[in-house]
Amino acid sequence: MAASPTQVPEVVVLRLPLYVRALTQMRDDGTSVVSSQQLGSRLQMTPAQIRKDLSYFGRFGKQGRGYNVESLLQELGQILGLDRRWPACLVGVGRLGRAIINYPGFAPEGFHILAAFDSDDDQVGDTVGGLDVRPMALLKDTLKRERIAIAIVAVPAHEAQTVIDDLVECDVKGILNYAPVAPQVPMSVVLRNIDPVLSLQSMTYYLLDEDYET
Amino acid sequence: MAASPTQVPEVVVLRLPLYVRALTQMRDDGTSVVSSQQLGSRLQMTPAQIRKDLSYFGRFGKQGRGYNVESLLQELGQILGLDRRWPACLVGVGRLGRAIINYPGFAPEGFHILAAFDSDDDQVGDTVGGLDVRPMALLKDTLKRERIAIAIVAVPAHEAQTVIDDLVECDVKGILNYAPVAPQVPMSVVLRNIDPVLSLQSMTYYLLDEDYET
DNA sequence: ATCGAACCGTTATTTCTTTCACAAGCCGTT
DNA sequence: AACGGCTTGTGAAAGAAATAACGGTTCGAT
Repeated sequence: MAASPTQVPEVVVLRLPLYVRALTQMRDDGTSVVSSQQLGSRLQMTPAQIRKDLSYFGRFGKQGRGYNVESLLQELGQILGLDRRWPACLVGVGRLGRAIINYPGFAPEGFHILAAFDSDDDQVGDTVGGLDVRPMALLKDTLKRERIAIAIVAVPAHEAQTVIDDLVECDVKGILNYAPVAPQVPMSVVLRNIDPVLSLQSMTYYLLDEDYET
Repeated sequence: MAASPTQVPEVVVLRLPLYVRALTQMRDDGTSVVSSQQLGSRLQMTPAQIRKDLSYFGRFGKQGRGYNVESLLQELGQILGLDRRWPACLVGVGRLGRAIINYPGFAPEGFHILAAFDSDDDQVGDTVGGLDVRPMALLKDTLKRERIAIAIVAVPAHEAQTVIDDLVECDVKGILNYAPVAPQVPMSVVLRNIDPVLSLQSMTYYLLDEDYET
């Protein structure tokens, strides 16, 4: 069993998917063994950090050799739960929600959107990306029946907190939030925000030196 | 003038837009003064952290009183460069690119997509969201003419590094990358990645304890 | 006026992360 | 079977970030 979550720093967990990415690509390129050195230069990080990160979970490398790409991939996948299917639901089928539901990048990684909800009754009943849009009232039932623990939120900012409260109430364990707000969730729920505007707004700080002002 | 960028920790800069968000909402709610305490509870962080973050840039508060929402907003906007217009371009007008170009959240914050490019000649010449899609060959000219320093990348993973190299070559200073890769850029270029799959993959680690396995 | 509650800015302290450095182990070669 | 070049895993050290603590100021109430 993996080390107990509380003693692995969150920053480390956040980096594991990066390793999985790089390793997957290396495997596809035909690489069978990789050193922390090589992986590090690929990801722009120090070999020491990679070794330390991995050491939280076990001893996967071989001295003098490096890591076996295939088996390290498998280990990391298992640690992160990527060897499972993860049923998910989408709340909010506006423009953004529709783009998300049609995004082909989730399914290959095991994340399957099995249900879509909207609080706007005009949307309910429509079919979006092969899913019929359900009213929020059916949330609890559907999540239970489909064993959905992950919700993707793509509603307008002013509805986000309410929707998220509903989701928490329905025992959702993880929320991927696209609304431009910083929602409150109990500690037992994992929240990840996707917010391109915030990214741009911190970027511009570093762009001010340049002479691009009007 | 604001403190020189190199001596402000990046984590601090990354948090400033969060403050801007919360303050904007508070202003819209009619709040005129706010304490680090209140702001902190709104954003789930300690008052000390907020005071410390702000102190990197100046003394904006009043003892015994708190911060004036309006003027702190203005200060932070200036520090981050949010009081400017930021012309940007989009590369890649596939499904994701089209969703981005039609996303109404950028413009109100000052980020204006003024040009769209695609390396696929079949797309070139189309009109997407009011912009005609240009060939990559016109990149340099267009960026110069429109004074564009920011590029949004929405191309397939395997094209991303090439496209980003081109952008860097054309003196782009900031890149918002939606492709699921960790691109290499020179230190002088600011890179931000938007990657919902990575977010989900680190989320599942914390979801494994729950009994949601098949 | 004076008092007391509230709050900032900053220094000191603690906690968290990253990097360093090295013993121990592997592998191919001689 | 011994050697030399590599590379891991890990404690120790260094560095960065978050929190605590407190002097000093503000403001409303008495």
